[in-house]
Amino acid sequence: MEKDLQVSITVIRRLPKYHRYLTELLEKGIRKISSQELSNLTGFTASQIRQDLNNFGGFGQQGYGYNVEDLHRELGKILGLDKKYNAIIVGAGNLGQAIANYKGFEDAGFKILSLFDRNPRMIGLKIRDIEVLDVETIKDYIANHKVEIGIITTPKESAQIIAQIYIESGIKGIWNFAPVDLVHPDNIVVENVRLNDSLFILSYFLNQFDNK
Amino acid sequence: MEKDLQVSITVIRRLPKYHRYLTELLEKGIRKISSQELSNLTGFTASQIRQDLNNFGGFGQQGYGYNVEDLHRELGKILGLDKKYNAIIVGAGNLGQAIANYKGFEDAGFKILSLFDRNPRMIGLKIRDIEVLDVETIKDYIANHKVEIGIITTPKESAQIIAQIYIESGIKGIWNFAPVDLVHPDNIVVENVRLNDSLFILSYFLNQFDNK
DNA sequence: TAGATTGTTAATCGATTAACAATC
DNA sequence: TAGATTGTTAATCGATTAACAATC
Repeated sequence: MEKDLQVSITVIRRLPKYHRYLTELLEKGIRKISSQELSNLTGFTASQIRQDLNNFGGFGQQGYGYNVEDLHRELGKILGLDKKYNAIIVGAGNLGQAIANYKGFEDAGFKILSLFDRNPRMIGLKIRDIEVLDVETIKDYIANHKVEIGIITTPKESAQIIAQIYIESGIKGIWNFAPVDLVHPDNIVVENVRLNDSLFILSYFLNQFDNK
Repeated sequence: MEKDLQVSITVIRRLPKYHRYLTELLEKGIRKISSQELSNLTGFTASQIRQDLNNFGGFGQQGYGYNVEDLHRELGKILGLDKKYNAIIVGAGNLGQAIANYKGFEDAGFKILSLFDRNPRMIGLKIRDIEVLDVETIKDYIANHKVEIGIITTPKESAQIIAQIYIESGIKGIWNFAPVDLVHPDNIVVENVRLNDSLFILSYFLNQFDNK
């Protein structure tokens, strides 16, 4: 019986930043923080922060502020960071390897079980202790392992094909690095990382400065 | 004498998607497109598309639509893709290598001149034809080459230090992959790629589905 | 010309900010 | 208690959508 009236995506996209700063505060041993102090750190207004947090319940205490540890934990729960998710990667190039190697994801509860590639020279290699398997075996693999997240780091030409395999295999979410919009049913979550777009935005602003 | 009343960042962030679909249309040899057809492709409303484009001028023709080639070129100009920018990367790990290897950036006018790392075992290696140099030599390097963009693919602990070096060396823009908010003067453009945040958002929605 | 579709104004919707009563 | 700061309502601002006159 969640009251959840669908929190807006604008708010959701701010949560990881709150969580990141709370992690830092926690590491520094800071116990409490006010919306104003969090505003100074994040650059969001204090009012906005209070509004955002109140979408999920009253985590603060009037006259005091927010308990860093509590708020950190609650945001972690909201973001599902208290859960463990297994992931696989298709595309064992540098980007796939970079993700497989990145320790930060494991710390947040995301485990990379294996990489897949179609290049025979890649198959059998190990990235950390993660093996590169033949992409042809991927359906079997998913059928025999608990895999919630499918990561796509292939060239754009293969991305939709891989997405299709993921979807048919019953994967729940796709983390897509290929510069294409994947066609997918509504019950599959797709989150895109648009490296091209990001670079183009940088270019836009560089160009703006040049013209001044 | 630009009329530019500062186009909102919300609009700017949609431009790369328009550009991407126009590239595809161009490759397919399609000559004209209406805002409605572009809406079908991008998922933005036709009205929004017309509003967005009219921030930069009237690129369409009443009763006809938009000429694909013209609109593609104009959006490219707005995004600065007609310019050539040189970039260097600090952090020659997998992520740095992935970026150095990615052909798509070069096609868009971004040239990676070299990689920098502090690990002696990396220094001297070549990624494609891009050499890995000692990070200690970076200031000299920038002083002797035309470098507009500094890319940061180091661990988060080193990111601000590298940013500082970039800023002091007169770099114009920073493309930052480290999960920290860089302190920087207003005349430096910083664009962040937040891999952690993106994964957390995916996790949020996975978690939402689980709770239904 | 008639039909189509833009460019643009006005209406609506949603997100941010301001304000302040509640309360710790 | 007095001071501080939240939670929440109301006001403002900005972005999206709707509508339609302009015009190709």
